Amino acid sequence: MELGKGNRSVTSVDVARKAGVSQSAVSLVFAGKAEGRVSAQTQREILRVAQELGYRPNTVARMLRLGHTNIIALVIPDVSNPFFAAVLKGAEQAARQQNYAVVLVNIEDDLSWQGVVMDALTAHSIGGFVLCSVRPSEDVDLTLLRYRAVMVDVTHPEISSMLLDIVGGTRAAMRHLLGLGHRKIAHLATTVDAETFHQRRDTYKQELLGAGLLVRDDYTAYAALESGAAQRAARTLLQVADPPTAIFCDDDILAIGAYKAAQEAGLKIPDDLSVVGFDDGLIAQTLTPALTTVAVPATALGRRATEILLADFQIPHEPHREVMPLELRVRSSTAAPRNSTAM
Amino acid sequence: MELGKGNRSVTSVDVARKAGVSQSAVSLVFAGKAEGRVSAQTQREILRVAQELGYRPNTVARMLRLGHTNIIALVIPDVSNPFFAAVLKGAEQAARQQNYAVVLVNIEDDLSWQGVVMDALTAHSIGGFVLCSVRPSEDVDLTLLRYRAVMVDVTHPEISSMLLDIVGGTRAAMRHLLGLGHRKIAHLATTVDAETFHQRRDTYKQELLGAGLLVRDDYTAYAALESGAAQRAARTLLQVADPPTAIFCDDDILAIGAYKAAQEAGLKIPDDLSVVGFDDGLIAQTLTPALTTVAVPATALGRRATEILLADFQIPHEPHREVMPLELRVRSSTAAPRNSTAM
DNA sequence: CTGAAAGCGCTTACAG
DNA sequence: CTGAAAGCGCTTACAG
Repeated sequence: MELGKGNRSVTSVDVARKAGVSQSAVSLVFAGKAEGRVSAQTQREILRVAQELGYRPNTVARMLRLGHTNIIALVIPDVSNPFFAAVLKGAEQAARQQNYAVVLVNIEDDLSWQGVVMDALTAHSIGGFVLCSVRPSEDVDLTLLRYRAVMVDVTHPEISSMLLDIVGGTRAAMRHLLGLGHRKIAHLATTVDAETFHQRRDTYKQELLGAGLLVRDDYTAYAALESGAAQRAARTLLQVADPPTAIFCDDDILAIGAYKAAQEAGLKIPDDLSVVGFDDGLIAQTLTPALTTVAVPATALGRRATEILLADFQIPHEPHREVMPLELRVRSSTAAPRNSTAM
Repeated sequence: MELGKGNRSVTSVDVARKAGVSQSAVSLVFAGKAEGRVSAQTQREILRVAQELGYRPNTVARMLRLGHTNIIALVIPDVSNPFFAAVLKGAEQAARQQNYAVVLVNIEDDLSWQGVVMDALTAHSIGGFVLCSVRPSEDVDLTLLRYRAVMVDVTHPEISSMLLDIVGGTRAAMRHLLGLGHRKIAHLATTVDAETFHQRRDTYKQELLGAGLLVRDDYTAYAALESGAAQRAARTLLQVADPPTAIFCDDDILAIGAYKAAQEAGLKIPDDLSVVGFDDGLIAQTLTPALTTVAVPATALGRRATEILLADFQIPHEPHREVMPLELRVRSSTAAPRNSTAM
């Protein structure tokens, strides 16, 4: 069919023939390595003919010859989670700036992402990986990923990582509540088993103890990262005999549940109950009153992780580690407790 | 350095040599075209050796030989918009099922996305495109994209498209409000200039006229897709002399603004004011009371668009058009108007 | 059933 | 400054 012919693309050979030069000259010009190798005159002529013919170097041929691709993969648990979407956005920005493309690998519940990653690596289709919040099984050897991967929010002895200062963020949140005078602070935690949440939990306890308070079992409730479950969990917190005056939530999504449970119980936020979240995505400003929360700069995180990855390509060295600070954004969901008498 | 050597990957030649067969035999086996060409015995041996050596076909070499890649690009205005993130998720699901990867092309304000797309196409790095809510400039010739692209939410004479039944969705929303007895229905519209929003606007007007009502200028306010702007716009709607009893919002994000403006004005939703949104993402269930909204199945949309694209690759034909129906999800933000007297 | 060979479109030593 | 040539690792006619 004529489509096939019409589509047949113009190659460096076509340009060379028409310009009356060698194919190497064309290649040199487009690789930007022509200086001192091809006369200015010839370069101009090559460019002119290329333009006329609509020539564009075939990137696939280039990749084969060079032995590496300009594609990195972002491996994430779920794009439809706004946090990961924001990370992806940052990754794409950084990648594009250096002429790399980002492919998405959405892992969802598939815990054997290592297989997918290794396949992509050994099939030479992917130059590097940003592994976001996915933890490798202990028994998988990831040394092949040295200089080819950056882990986000997870550490690994052999691989560079971009971490969040979860401890600092949690501490800021807890000290804000303690500073307001709260002494009965509950923890609405998630059931998700990840380092980042363990750190929140540990810091929550530490800060309570540091303030001379006890860690009460009935001041902790667990829920999946989903507002319905969070609401049910928050309800149990508000129903204990001596209810908390503040709730620290592992994630803004859980804060939604806290708001709904408070409303059910006839409690006003922040007068009767203070709520602090974690994330600061769209949710935090959607909630009324606006949520006080620990902001996680997801886009910056994705951007920086990608920059580290691309830098690791250049000069292999020791795994790079960087920690991104987190800030507490104080809004309208926190205030001093109404009756500090119950202390 | 030893890394370079250690990394040198095993090729079909290595497998062939070790198995004592020709390179073509190895290639045939891995291309799944060995039946009747290579004896079962030899096939087993090849597979065994390949396994032992850790051989994986080099996809880049394969792409060069075959003349096409297994990569499609999703071109979207902004991944951090949850709607587009959901589309991306669906696209990735469909693509992966057929062994394609999806790269993200985040266009943001860059209106000249056609350049990026054409570059990627002519550079042979991308096999096809899902163009989501991006409208081509009139003067750009996209015939090269025939059979290589599917447009989502936009039509084009030469290119397949996956559309949403915006008219049906808007109609359902308006009839719901009219059915509840509302006669003073405002439109909180977005300033975003896209087909999809024009359709909402036109249908809004049509439904009012169809119900024997007038389209009032002061019942329309425009805002960017951002809750702060929406709040200011909604405020003006609630401050007109004879205020509306219901607001139809172009998007759930605008509904956030409507909720905030209602709260400011001391109006209870749905008793004093009914609000309908459009999208049904996370926001709709975050808002209190839960938002009645037109659900847009974004993930299904991305999945289906990608399926159409991959099918178009197989058998070039007339542009394919498909329309996805939209459903109204009735929740708690709509009720009969309190005083139907003001009619 | 099996193998030798051409060729996809580049990049890059190498020889002039 | 310029060109002929090898080779990246595949796929696929083609000859045996």
